[in-house]
Amino acid sequence: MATRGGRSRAAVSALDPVPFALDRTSPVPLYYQLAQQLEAAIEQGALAPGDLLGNEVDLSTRLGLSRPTVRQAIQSLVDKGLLVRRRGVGTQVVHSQVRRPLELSSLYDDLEAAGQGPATQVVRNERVPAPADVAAALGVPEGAEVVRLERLRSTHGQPVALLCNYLPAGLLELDSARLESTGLYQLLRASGITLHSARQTVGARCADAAEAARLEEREGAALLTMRRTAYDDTGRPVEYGTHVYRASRYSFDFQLLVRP
Amino acid sequence: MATRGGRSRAAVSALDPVPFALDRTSPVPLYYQLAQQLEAAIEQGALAPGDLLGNEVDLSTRLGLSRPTVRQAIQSLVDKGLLVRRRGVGTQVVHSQVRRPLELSSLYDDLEAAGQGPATQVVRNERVPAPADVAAALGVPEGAEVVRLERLRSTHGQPVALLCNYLPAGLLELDSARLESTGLYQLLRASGITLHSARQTVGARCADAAEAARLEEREGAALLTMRRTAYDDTGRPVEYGTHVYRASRYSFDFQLLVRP
DNA sequence: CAGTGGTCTAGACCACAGA
DNA sequence: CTGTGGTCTAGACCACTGA
Repeated sequence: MATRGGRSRAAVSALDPVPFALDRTSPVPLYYQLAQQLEAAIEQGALAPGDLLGNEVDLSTRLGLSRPTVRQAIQSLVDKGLLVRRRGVGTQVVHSQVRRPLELSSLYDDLEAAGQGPATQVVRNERVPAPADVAAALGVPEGAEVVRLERLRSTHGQPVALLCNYLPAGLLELDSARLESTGLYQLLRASGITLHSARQTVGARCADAAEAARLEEREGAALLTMRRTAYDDTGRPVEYGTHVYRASRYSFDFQLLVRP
Repeated sequence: MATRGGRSRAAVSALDPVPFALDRTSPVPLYYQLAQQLEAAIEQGALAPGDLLGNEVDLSTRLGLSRPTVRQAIQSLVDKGLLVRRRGVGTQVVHSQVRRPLELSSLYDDLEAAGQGPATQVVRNERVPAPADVAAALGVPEGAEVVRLERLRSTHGQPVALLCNYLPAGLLELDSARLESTGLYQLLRASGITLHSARQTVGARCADAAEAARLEEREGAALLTMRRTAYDDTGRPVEYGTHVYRASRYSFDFQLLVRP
């Protein structure tokens, strides 16, 4: 079967029948529009695992874009772990169905996404002088005023976690009522604070009598512990927290990507 | 004070006195050479937190590179969380001293990096039919032959973790002697398998009698549990493992980056 | 060998921040 | 207003892969 006109005889791509609609009048960058549509095609199965994407040069002429723009779109999906590039071979959809990107996990978001209908009880919301560990984590002098937050998180009427957080004073107004209806991280985002990175330590220990009582566990039950310092996009610490979770009802679930 | 010649009156950059040596004959990409030298400058304190990098156009002319190349170098450090870009402002070094990038943590590597001199005892290294959960994780039929590995990891003569791993049969030859002198992930890398991503679940529970005996803990002691499926760069599962750690002697420590 | 992604160039225009 | 990063173009040459 002859190919029509002067079209190059490139290998067929599973992408060929996929229509792309790029809107040059949109404020959304072209590479981003393309990345979204590629991701949708993968998500919906138009591109199956192992399928070749077709070479970048053809793709760019077909779309009326320059090659760097197409590369930028593809690269963003490679970074997400959806595609793999192989020199001399092509770009393929990865074989596994891994999806969820690594995120700064917020327990509230996690539970909400899991449809667990989280409820929060604010136990403490007060200003206190910073203890040594808190001061070190937040980068403030020891004894400086910080906000101390203590919350009990539940799902289905059962306690799940005991959350203790410290924030620099004056960072934002923390209304207890709003804290009970939404997560701390959502409040931070709503205040224009964009979280950027966090350092976490996850461990385990047995519940003491007080924790057991709060969490409705027996004394000595296994607890997951998490200590985290979160930073905004300038690298300034905005939150330090020590959390304990009932191991019988919660675990951390996340995906790692290895950068070459 | 007048500026000499036609030089633009750009804001002074902390980068000005930093010498850069780019080798165009090297096989190392220029953007990568630049990124490494920028990172070194940050690491060594030549660029302090909050310092401006100087604008990209000046930088590229000073270095004799095109702007996209310089951007690529800077972008890689932004991705690492070392720099922040602000439109209309400039590129700054982040304020916090966070360093360690998120990696696919290998316990052996972790312990070695911490100077703990890990020792490994291979308890089992055999081929078995895949149980249901293993088959599902590795994407093989239930009952298909897989390699089952059981190891006891110790530091300072004290047991730390009990590691149970499954790998597809035929993926590579696992020599027990080599497994005792190095980590599983190092052996995978040495076999040309490049790990790409992993899905992890971290939880906790109390030690049963058998685990307590192996790990030299009392029965009921808190244990950290980790279940992980690791994928290579084509997205194919290459390893599934369930590990338990003595919580009294080990915790997970990692850094998250939020992608906008 | 031909085809692929990897890198690089030298410009361009735009949107946004801050004085 | 000026200076910044954000996006985009239309080419170029190279290194690697696999037939």
